[in-house]
Amino acid sequence: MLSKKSQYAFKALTYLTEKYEQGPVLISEIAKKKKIPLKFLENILLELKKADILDSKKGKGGGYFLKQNPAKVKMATIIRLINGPIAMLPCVSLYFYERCKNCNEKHCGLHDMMIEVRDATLKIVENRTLRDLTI
Amino acid sequence: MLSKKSQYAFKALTYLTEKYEQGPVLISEIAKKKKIPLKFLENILLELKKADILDSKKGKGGGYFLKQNPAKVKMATIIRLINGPIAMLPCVSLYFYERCKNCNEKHCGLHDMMIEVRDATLKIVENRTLRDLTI
DNA sequence: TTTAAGTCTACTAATTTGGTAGGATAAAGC
DNA sequence: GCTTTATCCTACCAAATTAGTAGACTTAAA
Repeated sequence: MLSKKSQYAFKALTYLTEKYEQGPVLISEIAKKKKIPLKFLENILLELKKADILDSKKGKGGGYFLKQNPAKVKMATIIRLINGPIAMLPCVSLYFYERCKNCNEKHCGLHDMMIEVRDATLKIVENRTLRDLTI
Repeated sequence: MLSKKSQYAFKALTYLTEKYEQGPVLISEIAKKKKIPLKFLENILLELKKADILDSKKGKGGGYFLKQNPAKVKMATIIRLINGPIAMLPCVSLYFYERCKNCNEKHCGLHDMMIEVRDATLKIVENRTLRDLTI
């Protein structure tokens, strides 16, 4: 399951996608419109900024805005950033790989199945973008 | 990600699938062979028994064994039982559905996408069984 | 009746998640 | 250059979940 943080992130990003190229948007505006705890949202947006998804402007007239065209930002990128691995097992994760501990088998059926699941999921989330959230 | 508990469950079930129709298997044997903490495994097996996946026999010569043919036990069933929802959002879950809180939108792009992901995953885990783990 | 097993309830420790506090920093506008 | 408005940053806290343990109880076989 996606964490609440991830759900908040997607709500905020959806809002910012709708306002793309309309200048900075206040955190407080996003928090209010999307019903997200303000200080929690601060953290989330900052994290998205550090990952180059968002950019911001301080002081009067400031706020957050998308750094890139929302049609270029893959869903997979956001999920990995805020939620973590997409795969169901560390040993089949592309970005968070960890080798199987204690798995002395030469061949593992679960592994194979989870690769299938991973690829089926990636086929979707690697080919959808923030823009798709607003259509 | 699947919890460690789920991974232990699958390891144990794989072992019991290999020993299907060969009589009861000791918890301690499974724990040792699959390197699972004994007392933790006890809880897991008991849970699987209560869900009618396993059956057991007490006393000397006792142990656990599959109640049904492993080719009849869907992966999806085990995942839901031990790990929880397969969907990425409560509002798109078939077995753990909860309606979207604070989602005042008439239409939600994230929702649609997560239904796609869910269905892609289900297509796999509803059509694979414990037997597939040993092939 | 002893021994070998699973059953059950309850607890504890560690980790993750969700959220908050409050000061530091930077930019705009007078 | 002060004041205001906003983000930035570090640290903290509470609740929930996950992982694992303890120990007494029950049942069945020999």
